[in-house]
Amino acid sequence: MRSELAVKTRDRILHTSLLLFNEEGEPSTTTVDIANEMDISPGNLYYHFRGKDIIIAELFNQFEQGLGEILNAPLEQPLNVEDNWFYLYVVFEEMYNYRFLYRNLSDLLRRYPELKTRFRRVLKLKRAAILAVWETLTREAVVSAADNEVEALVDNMVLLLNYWLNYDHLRHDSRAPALVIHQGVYQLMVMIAPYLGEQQREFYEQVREIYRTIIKPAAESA
Amino acid sequence: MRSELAVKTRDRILHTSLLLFNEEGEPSTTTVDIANEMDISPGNLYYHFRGKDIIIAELFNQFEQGLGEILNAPLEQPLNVEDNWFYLYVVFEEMYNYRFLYRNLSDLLRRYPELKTRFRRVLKLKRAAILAVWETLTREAVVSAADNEVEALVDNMVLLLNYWLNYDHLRHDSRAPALVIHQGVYQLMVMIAPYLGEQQREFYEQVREIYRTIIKPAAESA
DNA sequence: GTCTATATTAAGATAGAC
DNA sequence: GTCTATCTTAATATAGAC
Repeated sequence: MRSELAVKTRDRILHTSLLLFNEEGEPSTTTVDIANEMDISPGNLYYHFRGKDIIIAELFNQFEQGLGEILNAPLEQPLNVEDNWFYLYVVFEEMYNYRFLYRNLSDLLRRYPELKTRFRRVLKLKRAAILAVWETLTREAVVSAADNEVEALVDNMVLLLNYWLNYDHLRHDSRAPALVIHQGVYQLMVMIAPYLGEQQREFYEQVREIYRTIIKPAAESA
Repeated sequence: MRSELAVKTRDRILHTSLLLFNEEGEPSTTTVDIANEMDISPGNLYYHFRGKDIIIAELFNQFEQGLGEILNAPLEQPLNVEDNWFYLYVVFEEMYNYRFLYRNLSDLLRRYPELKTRFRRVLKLKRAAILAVWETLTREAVVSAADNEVEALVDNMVLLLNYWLNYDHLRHDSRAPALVIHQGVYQLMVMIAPYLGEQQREFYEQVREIYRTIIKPAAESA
């Protein structure tokens, strides 16, 4: 029922907000900043969204749905063994697109408490997805670990997944996204490596070398 | 030259600020909050510190010096092998005391850019300390890893060290400090475990069981 | 050193014309 | 649907009395 232009401005606001939140940080991006960036008036922005909180809620919806679908995939249908590294890349990528959510998470969840439960649900889903990946690899005899090791190992992987982008940003500010993400996958790979069987190990050494080559040039200047 | 009372109020402000920053978050703690908590007037607070930024700068000085000394220890003098887990506990503990710094780090460093370089220096020091620990363990033949694995492994340990407290807080809000820290050490232990030699492994399985017992009760209700 | 009272600022938000 | 102008609020900060 809305006119085409109406829909467009609304979407442009979301798009621009996401851009600025990711680049400049959400706390320091004001509604006026967003309006300025788009060359519209603050009043216009408030016509489409009754406040900054509504914009954030809407962006969180997108994040929750997008990442939710990705994380559910290995729960509904185990991945092929050879797809696992690529899968982790995809997960990182989706997180990267909404990286502002992670940057000042504690304060974000305090200011928008309704997001807390939902963010935790996403975290649990991450854990379930990682565990599913691990179990697939175990079933296919790619990896093996004692039962009582798995829980803590998966926690370490989830923590890495959750904070890798923050860690990289803390050290290097903004590096090329593909580089950051590749190295994130690489770090996960290193975490798994000791659990690989002898046969698998050789194959993964090769994959790892490829990753290292991709990462090397920039990592040197760290 | 200052009267005794003068010193006291100044210190009380720092102490109360640290308390509130850690409990309520730094961004949501105002100068008025701090003054109220202490039953002094905001004007009085501003007599001692020209602004909130000065309070934060001073707290950061304390953090930098305290943690700096701890992190330098294994660089100046290798630790005894059996002291390493305890050492990691001490590092976590000092970070815990200034945990507000980590909670919304990105925004903190944007608002106080002069802290950025210094925070990164602390991070590098963490890395150097972890590497030193690793090298001691290697020298004593407690662990062994291929040379090309060590860099990435140490990165994973540093990331865990840096974000464990955030991760735990995200999942469980405020648990008992000793529990949180013990589990942090445990997670580091799990990360190292695959690199332990057969002889070492048995001893560390025992240590690990003790840690698991400490952590268990609360971890169940996760 | 400490208080009360008040000024300043910046972000969030609304009203009403077009 | 968009603009300009204005209001509100909360946090930071200062002035001046005691």
